[in-house]
Amino acid sequence: MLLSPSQENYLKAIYKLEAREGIATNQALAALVEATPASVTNMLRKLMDAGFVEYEAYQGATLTSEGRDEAVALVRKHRLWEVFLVEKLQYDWDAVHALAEELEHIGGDELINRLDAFLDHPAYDPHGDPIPNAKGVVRTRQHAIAANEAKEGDVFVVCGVKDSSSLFLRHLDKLNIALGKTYTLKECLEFDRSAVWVEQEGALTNVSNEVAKNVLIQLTNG
Amino acid sequence: MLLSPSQENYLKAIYKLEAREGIATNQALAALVEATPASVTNMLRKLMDAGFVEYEAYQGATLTSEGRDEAVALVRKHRLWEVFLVEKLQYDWDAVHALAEELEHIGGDELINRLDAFLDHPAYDPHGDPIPNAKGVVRTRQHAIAANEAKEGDVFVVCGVKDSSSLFLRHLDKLNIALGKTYTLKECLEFDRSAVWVEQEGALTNVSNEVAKNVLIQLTNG
DNA sequence: TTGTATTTTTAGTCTAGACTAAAAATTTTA
DNA sequence: TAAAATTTTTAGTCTAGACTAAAAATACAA
Repeated sequence: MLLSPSQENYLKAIYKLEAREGIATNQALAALVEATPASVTNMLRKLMDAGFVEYEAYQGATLTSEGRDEAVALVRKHRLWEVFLVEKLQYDWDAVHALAEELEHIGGDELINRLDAFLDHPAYDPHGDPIPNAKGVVRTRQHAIAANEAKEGDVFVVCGVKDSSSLFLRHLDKLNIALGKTYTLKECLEFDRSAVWVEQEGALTNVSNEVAKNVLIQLTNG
Repeated sequence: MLLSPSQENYLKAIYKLEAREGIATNQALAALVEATPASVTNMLRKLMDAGFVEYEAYQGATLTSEGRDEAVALVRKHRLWEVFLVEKLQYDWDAVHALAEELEHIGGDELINRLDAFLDHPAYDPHGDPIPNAKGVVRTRQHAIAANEAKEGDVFVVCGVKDSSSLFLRHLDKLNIALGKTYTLKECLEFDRSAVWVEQEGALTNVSNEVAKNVLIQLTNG
């Protein structure tokens, strides 16, 4: 069974929603794939007939194991292409999503496994999200917490983001926050729950609670 | 004006036929894009309305300058992706066409110019075909002749192929003929017009006339 | 629990890009 | 140059994937 780009996008969306909410409602899907609920109903039926989706009218959809395999393969392709675009073509991390969204529909396992090897089997994409391996295994990030849960004095490495919108990523650029960098939480300000982070070089950054909630960190408390 | 992948394929096909025959007939186009003549008529009218094609019923089609620009950009994309697939992902030269055919529809100038830079602005693709530059200028290969025009004693470098079918390319592999290699024409056999080529290392290759006609060479007669 | 609001589905439409079969135009051959 | 063969176009159909509007089902609130 060969899937169209549109069908692939639906599978990815269901996968995402299932991870977030346990089930993919028609409405949420419509929002994610940018289509009307009527179009979603239509497509869900096709994907169910093709064996990728479990679906009962009015009850939302979940993936079958075939569906999940397809979705994970797509996530893998998407994230590997993002690595390629950032590492090899020097794109900014906020500018690669749309292109990867196109590239992920190209070719099959052969191409993506070669790309994987060329990139040296990266474990994470430019936003810190883990890249499923060729067998479809996603090793989830260990010990990652949202930065707003850190306490004064904590030392941590930024390892991911919850929001990968261009707007948010460019905001992080402005704050000099980047993946892999180490900070110490100097001070939490009670008034607006913003925080002051100190870089290793000593530079200070003021981080709002809204930003901190969307930054993932690993404590290194040393 | 944004073109669909299908429309892009038609423009490329017209470009190719125009170069070969001066004009693209309906039938030839149908063969190249693998559609029926009726579908071609249909599409030609659309491309004409969009300003990419000049077309009069029953008279065949040619590209407008916009059409040519699009086609050349596509050729550029196709050939750069082929270089990427062979040089970076280690694909064999006979296995890249179909993938490049998909990749060439992705993204815009930004992506392809970055890819070009990443690949170090290659002048030729893996089959020896010249890569148009970012401005759409195709520098045509100088002094290339078909190998069957070489005379006994001629020394030459293989620089391209006329037939880039997988079948032919794999045949060249078997004969140990590759781009960039130098040979001396030791002997022409009158009976079947086949020839004996000597490699620099001394190995002999027997090349049929049919093969020689499809191999492009540059004489270096030193 | 009954009425209201929300969500989902049904029914019917639209577009791009294919297709077939038949008609018309062009080209070739006698 | 007229007849036959070929090529191209017209006319109508089909599918995927979107859409809108209305109907049906479900969820929420009084």
